[in-house]
Amino acid sequence: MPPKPRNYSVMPDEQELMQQRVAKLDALRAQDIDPFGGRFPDTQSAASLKDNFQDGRRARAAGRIMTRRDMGKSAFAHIRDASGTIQIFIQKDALGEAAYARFKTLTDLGDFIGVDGTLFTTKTGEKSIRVESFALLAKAIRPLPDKWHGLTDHEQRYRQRYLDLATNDEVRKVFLARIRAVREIRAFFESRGFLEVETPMMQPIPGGAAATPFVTHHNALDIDLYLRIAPELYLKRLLVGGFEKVFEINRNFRNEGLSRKHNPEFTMLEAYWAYADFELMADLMEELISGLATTLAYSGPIDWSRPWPRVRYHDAVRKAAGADWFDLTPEGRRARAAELGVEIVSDLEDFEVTNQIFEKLVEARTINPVFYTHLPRELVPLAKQNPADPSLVDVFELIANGQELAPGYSELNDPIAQRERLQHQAGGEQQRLDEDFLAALEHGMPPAGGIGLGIDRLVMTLTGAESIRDVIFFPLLKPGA
RNA sequence: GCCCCGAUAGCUCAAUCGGUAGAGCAGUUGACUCUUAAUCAAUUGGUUCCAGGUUCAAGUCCUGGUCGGGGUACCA
Repeated sequence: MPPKPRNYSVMPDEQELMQQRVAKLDALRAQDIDPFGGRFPDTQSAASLKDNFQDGRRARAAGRIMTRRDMGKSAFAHIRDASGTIQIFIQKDALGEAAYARFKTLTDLGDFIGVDGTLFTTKTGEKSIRVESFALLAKAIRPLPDKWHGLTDHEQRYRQRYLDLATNDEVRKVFLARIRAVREIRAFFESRGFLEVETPMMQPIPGGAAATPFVTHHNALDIDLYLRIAPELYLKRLLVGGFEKVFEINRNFRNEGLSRKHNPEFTMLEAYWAYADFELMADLMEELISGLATTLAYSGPIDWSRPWPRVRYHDAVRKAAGADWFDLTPEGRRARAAELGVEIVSDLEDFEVTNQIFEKLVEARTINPVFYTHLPRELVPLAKQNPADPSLVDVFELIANGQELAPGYSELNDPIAQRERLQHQAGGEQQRLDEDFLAALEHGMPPAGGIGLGIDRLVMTLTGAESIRDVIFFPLLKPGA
């Protein structure tokens, strides 16, 4: 449900709960206390106070009041900071009449406070802070969601992620896992001599993938620009320029439908390694991702242990659709696909029929990681053809959890072949060729291996998230009414 | 885009065959100096997503819409 109108000053009786809290602001100010606080430095985190607990030690902490249990002349509460929660114990005798009354009547669940006191252990054994003084750091004039159930409504969780994060611990853990994964990926590539680079997000010609781009306009130059659908063609220009190992972790934008697996902006890792090839890149991916599974303490149905099988695309398709699949006529393949329950729309080309088999019967059923290699060249116009069989390209698709995690190529560096392949792909679609990219290749690009890794889907797979919206802080939603 | 499903108090959820919209938490008031989903007593809080329609009567049935979820399509 969309949030209620925010203009509570115009509708004073609309939000009784807010009015009550706003009244407390006035009461605090009447006591010369700023309800929105100021600096409160040199605090210790809740986790470190508990980890380095010592009875009677000084403690200074700040956080949001999450629960409270008020009694006559004392109260317990839990405050939460980024590290976790710690219990505080408030007593009238320790604080004095005025401060105790202030805590009891003018603070609410959701308020940020800072406390000073000493550590002690309660009768039930909980490490806590006996508060001697407290400061109000920020009053919350809206209530937090249910303290026990948190926020469950999907729409509100995505629209007001701050509430989701503030009340749902597992959600915070998923995002911390994401942050850690990205940090580990950076460290992985940097430790191997790769340089992190940034290339244009706004491109005059969107290339490197076949997806509908978002269009924007630059006023001073009076030209349309496209939000990038991939960084590939710019990263390859850097290989031409003499960089040998580069990577970029950044956003791509594709103007497509939304789904459990698609957000219009998503985070992509691409890496290029001069003088390597797709098989070396596959080794690299195995090492990177199995390492991440360990680092993030993956516990789920996927077995990430190495080595990961490398299976030729044609072999996988034969296994799924019959050993004679490639001996059939195109019509025979369509008939076989129908028998296998794979729906084929009429305007598909023959290689696309085969690829439907691959996607529905191979990819969707691959749970543990597998590299499917040597795809038909029509599927991958930016990869090098296989020397022994030019109808194939030297590439892999890394599949796990029933979906594509990462493609890897031996990059096509023959400028004449590249031009032909792009022209053929452009076909009737009047897709513009990126002539500057082709000119760059014509100046010479070293042979290279490249990979792309969708960070969002990787994090989904490693954390068990069922929707891409659960690993993106602010996924795209239609603006509310 | 298409198909199916959903929306009730700040939050989490009920509401029988179409018959007075209710509970827990939060809030408010009171009691309580070791509680931890604190407890006890009392209590406030509703445009049942929106607009129509059927009916003596609609949260409930019908039509249209909004937003969301799932599926599907687009996504080399």
